[in-house]
Amino acid sequence: MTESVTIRGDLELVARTEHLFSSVREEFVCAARDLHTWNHLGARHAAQERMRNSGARRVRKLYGPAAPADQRTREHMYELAGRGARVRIAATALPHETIVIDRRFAILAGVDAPGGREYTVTTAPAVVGGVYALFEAVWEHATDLGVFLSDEPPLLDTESRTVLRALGSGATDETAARELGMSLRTYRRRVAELLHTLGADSRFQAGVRAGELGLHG
Amino acid sequence: MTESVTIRGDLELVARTEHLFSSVREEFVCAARDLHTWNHLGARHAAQERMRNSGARRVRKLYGPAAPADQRTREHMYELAGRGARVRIAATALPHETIVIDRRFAILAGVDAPGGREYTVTTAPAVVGGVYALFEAVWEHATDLGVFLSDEPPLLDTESRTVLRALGSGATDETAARELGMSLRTYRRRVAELLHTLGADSRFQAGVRAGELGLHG
DNA sequence: GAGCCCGTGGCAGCTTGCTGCCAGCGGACA
DNA sequence: TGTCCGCTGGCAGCAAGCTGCCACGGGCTC
Repeated sequence: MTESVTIRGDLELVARTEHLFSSVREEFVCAARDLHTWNHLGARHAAQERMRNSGARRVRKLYGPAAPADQRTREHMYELAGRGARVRIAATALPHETIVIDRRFAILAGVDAPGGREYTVTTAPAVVGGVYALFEAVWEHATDLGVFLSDEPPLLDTESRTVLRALGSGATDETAARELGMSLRTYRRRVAELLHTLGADSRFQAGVRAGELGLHG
Repeated sequence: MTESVTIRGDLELVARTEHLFSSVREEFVCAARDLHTWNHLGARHAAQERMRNSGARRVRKLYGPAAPADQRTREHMYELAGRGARVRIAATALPHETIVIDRRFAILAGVDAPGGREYTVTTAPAVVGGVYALFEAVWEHATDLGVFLSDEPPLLDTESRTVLRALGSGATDETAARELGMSLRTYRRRVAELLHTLGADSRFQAGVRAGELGLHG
């Protein structure tokens, strides 16, 4: 019996995992970077359809900090939430799509590559369990969608809070900019604006102010 | 080429992963429940020995919330920290041991079982990357060992708090150093130490942490 | 006194952060 | 269509921050 399979390309993935999505019984958890992954070919919609038909009782979806900045992704999150899924935003980027179904198998996505993205599907209990436990730990500290979006809106818009999060994560500007999908220049521009709004003269000071205002994203 | 191998029992694990531990080049990250795992047969000591000899530059070890309660584990954590490893305590339990070496391969432990614990060793990039990203996210929100243990009492000495004040005032290093009557070099040294104690990766983050801890000087 | 330890501070080289300037792009408007 | 406007992102140059290295000096033991 093979415990682990590696798949290259989205087409192949859809073909090979179709039955997995419709087999969801109890729980479906998913960590996603953004919407773009496997949005190609309506794969996502097909998956959704199957999810809806299946008896998945608990659906949890975790996004990276960049996700709420994107309009389409935000809409998608609302839609999910409306269907009873629990949606949260993590402070740290999640560049690798990760799905765990019923704690029985896991689907992990690699990075984009010329020959098509690489996916690994596994049923190895140690891997599934380990990934699940880590997911749980991240989930625990992630912010609920509702809280994230409605929290302290007056002062800062969504994007600013996203930047704030990135800053709080301790990433360098370069990393943060990449994670948020903007150029280094723009990211720094955002940071500068933020410092100005907070009336801070240094990043450290901005950190303190942000903390005082309870703005952790 | 096999990307993934499942191993049953600690003896087998030690035999099969020996070469992996000694091959660490850049980074070694590990999420552990407690000390007891593979403590049997001195496996851990052997691994440590190899780690020490290898050129691992960055070692990070993440424990579950239960770990610091145990005397022996605590001692072990100190020892690790003393050797330059970064140790943090997560808020959520991590029942599955997880190791990622150089972002090249991952070792994941399953649950205890009569026939011996089951381990999976994999080099599949998607799995390694996904696990690493999750680890990173958990790490981000975990508490530094030093902070965790010394929490309330005089966390920072007078000088550190003075530095903190200077930082919070928004002054540049040069100004701050002059005001505090110390050289620029020393001031920066103090700042670096401070960041380390706070477990912060950037000044901004340190600001947030400082605020959280109510340390405004 | 000699030798040792430890904290300091200068220096140098590098990384990171900051910002003005300008080109490009897309939407709004006449 | 052309023009204007606002936002973006590349570039370049500078400022600030970071850290390894080493030399100096004070306090310590032997």
